[in-house]
Amino acid sequence: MEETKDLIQQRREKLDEIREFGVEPYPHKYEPTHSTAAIHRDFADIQETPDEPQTVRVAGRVMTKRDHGKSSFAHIQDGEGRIQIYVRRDQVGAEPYKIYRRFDSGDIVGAEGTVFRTRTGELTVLVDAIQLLSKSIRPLPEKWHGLQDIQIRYRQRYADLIMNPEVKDVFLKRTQIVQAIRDMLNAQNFIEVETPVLQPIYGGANARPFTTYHNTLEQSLYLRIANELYLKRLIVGGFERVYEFSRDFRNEGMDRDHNPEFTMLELYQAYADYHQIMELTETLIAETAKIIHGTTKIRYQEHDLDFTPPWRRLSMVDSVREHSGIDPVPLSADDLYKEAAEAGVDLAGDETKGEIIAELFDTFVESKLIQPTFITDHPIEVSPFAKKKPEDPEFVERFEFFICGMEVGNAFSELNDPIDQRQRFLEQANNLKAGDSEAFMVDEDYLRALEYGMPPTGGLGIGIDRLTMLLTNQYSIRDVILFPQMRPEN
RNA sequence: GAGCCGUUAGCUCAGCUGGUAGAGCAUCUGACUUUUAAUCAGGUGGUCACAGGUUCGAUCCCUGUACGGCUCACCA
Repeated sequence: MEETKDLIQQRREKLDEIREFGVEPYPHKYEPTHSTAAIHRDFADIQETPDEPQTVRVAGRVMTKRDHGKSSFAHIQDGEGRIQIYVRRDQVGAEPYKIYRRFDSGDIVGAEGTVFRTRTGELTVLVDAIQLLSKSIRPLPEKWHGLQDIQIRYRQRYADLIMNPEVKDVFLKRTQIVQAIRDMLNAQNFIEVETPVLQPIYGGANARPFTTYHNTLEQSLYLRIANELYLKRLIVGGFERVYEFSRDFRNEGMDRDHNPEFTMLELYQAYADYHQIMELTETLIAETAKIIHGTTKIRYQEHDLDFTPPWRRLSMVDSVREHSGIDPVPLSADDLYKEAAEAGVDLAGDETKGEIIAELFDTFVESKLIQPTFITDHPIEVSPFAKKKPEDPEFVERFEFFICGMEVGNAFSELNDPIDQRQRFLEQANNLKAGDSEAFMVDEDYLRALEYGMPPTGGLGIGIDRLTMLLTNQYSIRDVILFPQMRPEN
């Protein structure tokens, strides 16, 4: 950057001076014997200066440096924490000390020495030899306030991670969350699979896709908006329990809980219905909360959440009745339209009864669902891959679950009747033709798979980013995605 | 896409009805061999996001643009 030229220039000059001492500022390797955490662990009990000092080698980034003439203290930071080092001229030698004086905060160094405790009780490495492992020529943000500017934190996540340990912790927890879920599913004989990101026909959700083009095939391809239809093909093929952590892409707006690319766990279990999937869902998430927090009761922003199963189950119609005062069941589509419009729901006028119910839910219910809640039995019109309820074909065996007003997951008893599925596809295709940019096309190959026969199957999708937000108390999805989507800087 | 707010030194931030800028940290010089926001003394560092306008004069008022944040819309 132009503005930092002076400081960068100064550091480049130091780089040249270090080279003039015959030292390579970017060597190829170093072999630490201890991480900073290992030193704190292994030497926790030592007093002042031990009788039989043990030599350690530790490597990391210089974060602070306090020069005192002929000696100097510094803290170095590695992947696990920090350790103080104490560099004395009479210990390392006059010339190495001169070189060390050219080190800056931000430099990566390797230090060899013995561990002792300072007068003030801090565990410290008394350095016998210190080596530059990588010269930093761009200054770090200020040591006390760290890096605050949210724009720089997202654009330069590397700087954010160096300066803000709590950010690193969020992303470590994200990995732990994914690993916890993976372990639990594997333990239940689920098989992790990989399915296409580039799809000739997108489907499995209602969303606008990103479109790309394959030159050799001379064909448009879409980045997946979901992997649902591929995983169900695998159920047809005889994999009876499959899952995938799927990076999905939706060409839509961005806000605190939407990023154009996001991670969804989808899983499918043959012979299960949505009731079993509900139990699996609440167990998976409660157990994950326990692994991360040791409890199923956690705080998110201003809410105390309780993930302890069983979660509340409420049909969509009941939830609408409860929160809007409108009971859709006895009403005709026309009457429901009038009531909904009167209540302030924004409607175009051509909605079906089921679509109006879904609108009522969005308007009156969704934001009020704070504690984990299963909303079940959606209208068929908004659920093209779910099985009808045997006792009421206007509704389907489906649930979504909501936490803090956010939809976190979606599941159904999967539609496996190929004739019915074809009909639902045709309705979507008509919607697409009628201008609904989020409807999708008929997937003939998927229908062919269903025609071979798919066992009764329960399926589930969980928004991993949103789940991570909840379990790490982050307000924005950008705070749980390492590199959130941003406009170009210039 | 709309509304509101923000953008000042490398970083964190001040800046009064409009008189062309400050602090702390970082950095540089000097002193200092148990400091830890090291300390002490002295320096360097700015197209006040960008482009126009009003004004004798603009970081400040107005308009536009860029980027960001929040809210809403969109997104089952």
